Amino acid sequence: MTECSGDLRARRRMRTADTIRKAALRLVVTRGIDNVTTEMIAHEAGISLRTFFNYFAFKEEALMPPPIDFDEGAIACFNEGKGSLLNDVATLLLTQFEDVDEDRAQLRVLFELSQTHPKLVLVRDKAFQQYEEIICKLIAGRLKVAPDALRPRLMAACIAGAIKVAMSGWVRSSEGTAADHVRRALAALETLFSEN
Amino acid sequence: MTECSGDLRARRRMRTADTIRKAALRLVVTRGIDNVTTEMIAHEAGISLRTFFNYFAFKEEALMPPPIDFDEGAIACFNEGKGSLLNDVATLLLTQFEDVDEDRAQLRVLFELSQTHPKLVLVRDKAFQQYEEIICKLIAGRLKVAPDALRPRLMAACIAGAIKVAMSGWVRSSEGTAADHVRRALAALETLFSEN
DNA sequence: TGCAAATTTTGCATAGCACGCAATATCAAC
DNA sequence: GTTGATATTGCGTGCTATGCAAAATTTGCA
Repeated sequence: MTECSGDLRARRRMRTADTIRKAALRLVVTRGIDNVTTEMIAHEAGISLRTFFNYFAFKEEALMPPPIDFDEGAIACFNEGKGSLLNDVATLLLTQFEDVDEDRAQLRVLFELSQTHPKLVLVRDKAFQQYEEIICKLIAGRLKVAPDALRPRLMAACIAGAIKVAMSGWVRSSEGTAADHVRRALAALETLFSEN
Repeated sequence: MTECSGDLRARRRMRTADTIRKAALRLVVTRGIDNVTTEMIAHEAGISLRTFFNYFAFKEEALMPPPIDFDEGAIACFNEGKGSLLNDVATLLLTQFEDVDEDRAQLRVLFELSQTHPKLVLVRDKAFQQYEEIICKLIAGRLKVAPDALRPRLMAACIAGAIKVAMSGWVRSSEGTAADHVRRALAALETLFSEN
């Protein structure tokens, strides 16, 4: 087994997972979440019900955004540290929110569902939790400290929280891009607690 | 129907909910979460299975901490604003973590479960989400701005995140009280992003 | 006390979730 | 092509969670 094989299979897995995600989102958006069963999702994605659970631990997980992966160069650039840490984090993260606005309709639906449907609130927060862990490791790497040290953890918690607040405000307000909201929220962190 | 009746029934409801919570926690701690069904919890609490779902929307919700309520005087005191906002928030919130250490064993179990069991991660984060909303309203009240303004939202997100980090570190480290960890984390927020 | 209304509890039925297991199919490498 | 590894699938099963209506309990009031 060469290294190529595992890579091929990994790709295939990701492609299938993405197919399922799209199918789930499509059904939920059109029919409403209460009228969508895992069986429907599986059928829509062209797989068996059983296979669905090979990819996702539970139904709602198919509605979570897929794990993010940054550009290698961007991470290296971030680790060198050109400006203030907060600025550099913002620069790195904002690349993720540039093209969000195309899917604004779907994202808005998801966030709105999150506010009414209890289980989706849980799912949304779990997604941000994973996001927080990634940010924590990035910051720890740049500060050259352990990932479970207090500072990187606190910073990551605040940054992830700010992004959540920003996205939440974005889907409500409808003015400005997602990136705008995130940028503003992150900028506000710097003097949040030090100015009064 | 006097106002007393609703009060009585509300009390009774809270008492029953608490009974269920204790039963659920007891069973989960002793038998492990995978070996506990809602039927067992209901039986342990002396109610029917159907009644369980009159109190909790889903099984894991019975493992969440009950909604907090602050002392009226403490809130009034907080709204007057004697020191810095961060300090006063810390003072107000820390009253909630004074007596946590008795239940350290149970809390530790819950947090450990949260790290292995996917669904409990969701539940834990939902609890913190509710916590965040309460904090947000408190801060908005003190700042005399709308609860969905950016500043109180960001502050609440950071504070709730810091508390989550602190509790997480506390159950790991085993040294110092929970209040100590929370106090340290909140204090660190002030200069988190402004000093480099 | 006793009656009537409101509320809560409960049993029953049911659709859907989620997983273990074993058989089958698919794929990569030699 | 054969072989070993991985993925998919069907089947069976126990549990979750909800609607509905009957029964029990609680409350206010006469």
